[in-house]
Amino acid sequence: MRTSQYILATLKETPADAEIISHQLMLRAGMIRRVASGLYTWLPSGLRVLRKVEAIVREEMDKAGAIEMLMPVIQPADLWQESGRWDQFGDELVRFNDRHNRPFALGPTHEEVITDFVRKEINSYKQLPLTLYQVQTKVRDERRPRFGVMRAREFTMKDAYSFHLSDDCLNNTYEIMHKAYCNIFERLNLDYRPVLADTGSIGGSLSHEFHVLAESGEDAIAFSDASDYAANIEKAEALAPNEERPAPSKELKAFPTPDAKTISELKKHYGVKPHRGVKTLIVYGTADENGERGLVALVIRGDHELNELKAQNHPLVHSPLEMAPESEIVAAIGAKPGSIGPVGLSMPIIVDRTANIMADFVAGANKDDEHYSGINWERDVAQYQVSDLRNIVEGDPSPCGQGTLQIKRGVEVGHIFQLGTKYSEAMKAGVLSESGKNQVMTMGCYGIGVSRIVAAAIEQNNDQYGIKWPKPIAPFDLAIVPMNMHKSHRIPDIANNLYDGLKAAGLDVLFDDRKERPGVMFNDMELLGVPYTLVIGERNLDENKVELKNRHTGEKLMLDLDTAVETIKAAVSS
RNA sequence: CGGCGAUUAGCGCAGUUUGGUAGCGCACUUGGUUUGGGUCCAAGGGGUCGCAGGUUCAAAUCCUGCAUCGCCGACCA
Repeated sequence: MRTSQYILATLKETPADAEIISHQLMLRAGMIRRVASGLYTWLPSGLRVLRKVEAIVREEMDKAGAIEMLMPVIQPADLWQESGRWDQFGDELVRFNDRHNRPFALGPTHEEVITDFVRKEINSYKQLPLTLYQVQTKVRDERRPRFGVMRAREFTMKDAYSFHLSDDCLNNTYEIMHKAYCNIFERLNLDYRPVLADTGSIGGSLSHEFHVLAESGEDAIAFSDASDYAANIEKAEALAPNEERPAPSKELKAFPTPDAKTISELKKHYGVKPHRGVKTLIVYGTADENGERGLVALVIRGDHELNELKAQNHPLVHSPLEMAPESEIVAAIGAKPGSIGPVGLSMPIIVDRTANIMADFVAGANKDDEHYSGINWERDVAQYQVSDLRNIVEGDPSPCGQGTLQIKRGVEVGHIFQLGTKYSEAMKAGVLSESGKNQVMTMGCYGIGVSRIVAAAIEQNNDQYGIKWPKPIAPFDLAIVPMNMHKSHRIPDIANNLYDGLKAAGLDVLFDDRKERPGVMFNDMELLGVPYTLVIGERNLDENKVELKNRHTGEKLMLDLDTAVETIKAAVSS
C-alpha cells in the first residue's frame, strides 16, 4: 500500500473527549472515527488490525473443531419470547417493528437463533457433539457507551455455541475451548489471565472470563500468589480470617456523634479506626407472597466494601440489589443513614464473615447523631445470620487455601460459559438418543470481543510516540520511509524495487511515498505502530545500505541492499 | 437511568463575566523556501456560534426549553 493512495488520517492533536490511551491513539492513528455515541467507522488501518485479530480467532476456532457459519443481526421477537429473554433483557435489547408491524430485535447475542437452527437441523445423537461459531456484529444499547470501541453499542464478536448430550461431553468441549482461548491470547502476544467468573444473566453453571491486564480495565481480578487461582473480584470468596472472635471486654456504651455520618468522619472526629467499626447498609429484601418487600440490614467491617453480587445472591435479599431510600429507613428505624447499626434493629440482619469475628466494635445507635461503642455479637445482637458479603481485598487468604490474594485490573475480552439446558429446554431443542428417546441437549457458549481486543492490545502496547503493535496484529508488517525521494535520482527505483520485493515475499508493506519531510513520516509510522520501518536515504546508499528500525526495541540494523528483502522477511516473521 | 460538565471552522481552543457585524493554532488550497525527526514565508478557502423560542435598536454573549456529547455510579464481549 502506498500512502499516497491510502487514508492515513493521522492527527497531531488528541480529540478532547477521548479519555483512555487506546481511544486517543485509535483516533490519532486514523483507525476509527466516531459517528455517534458508541458507534464508530473503522478506517483502513483500524480495519486491517480488526481483520488480523479475526483471522487468528478463526484459525484457533477451526483448530479446536468449531465450524463457522453466519447468523443475521436482525432476529424475530418470537425466538426471544420463547426463551423468555424478550421480557428479561430490558433496554439493552434494541427492538423495532417491520413494515408489517411485526416485532424484531437487533441481536446482542445469538443463543436463540443458534438453538432454533440446531433444533431444526440436528436430529440424532450421532451428530453430537457440535460446536458452531460466527464472527458477527452485535448490537447492545449500552447504558453508557465509553472508551471508544472498548464499550461500544455496536461491536464485533466471535461467538461460539456447543451442543452435547451429557455434562461430561460439555466439560470436555469447555476445556478444549478454554485451551483455544489461551492459544488465541498467546498468539496475540497479550498479557492475559483466565479467571473464574459469575455466570450473570446468560445463566449456567461454570464460567471463566479472559482478561487482558491493563490499568484502565473496568474489572478487578484477584490472584493467589501461591497457586493458579484467579477470579473476578465480584466472584472471589472472602474467607473468614482464621481466628476466634475475642471475648467481650467492654460495656455497650452510647456516645454522641453529631459530626459523623460516615466511617471516615467517625475516624476524623472521634478517632474510631475504620476496622474497629462496622457499616450497616439497609437494602430491600425478597418479596413476600403479597409482593411486599421488607428491609434487610447488611453489616460489613468499616474498611470493607459491599460486594453487590454476593449480597443479591443471598436468599433474603432482593435481586437486583437496591438500597432502601432514606425515607423508608427513617420510617422503619427512626434514624437516618449514618447512624444505623445492628443493635436493637428489628429486621433480618446479615453479617459478613469478617465482621462476625469482631468484638467491642463501634456502630450507629439507630438514633440520629449517636453511636455505640463496645458492641459485641450475641451479647448485644442476638438474631443474625453470617454470610460472605464483602469484596475481597489485597492480602486476603486465597479461597483455594494456598497463598494470599493480589488484585490487578483487567479488560474482559473473552467469556466462556457452561449453559446447561437453559435455552435448549425453553426452546425444546432435543435429539434422539441411542435408545431412541428425545433428549434435551446441553449447551456451552464462548464469546470473544474481537473489536475490544484491538483496543485492549493498544492499552498494553504504547509509548509516548504512539502504538507499538504486537507483530501478529499490526496493520502493516513494515513501512518503507524514503528520505526526500522526490529530489533523488536513485531512491525512487530502489524504494519501488524493495516495495515490490517485500510484497512478493508476502509482507504487508506501507510505502510512504508522500512528498513529506522525514520527521513527518517517522512520526506517522510510529503513531500507527508499524513494527519495522525501512529507511532509505542517500547517506547509506553510498555504502549500498538501508536501515531497518524496530519500533519495539528502537534498535537500528544496517542491511545490505542486495539481501535486504530476505533479512527483513526473517526479522518480521521471527 | 441518577449526579456533574461541555457544545464557537475537520481537530484543539479563545471570545460569554461587562450584548455592538466572529478570532487563534493545527489541518486544507496556491506559490516560494527547506530537506535524516512534526521547516519557514506569503496569499487563500472554510463557521445558520448545537437547536427552538424569548428579552433587546442589536445576542456566540442575557433568559427558558430541548437535543447531542463526555465524565462519575448500577450492567457486559
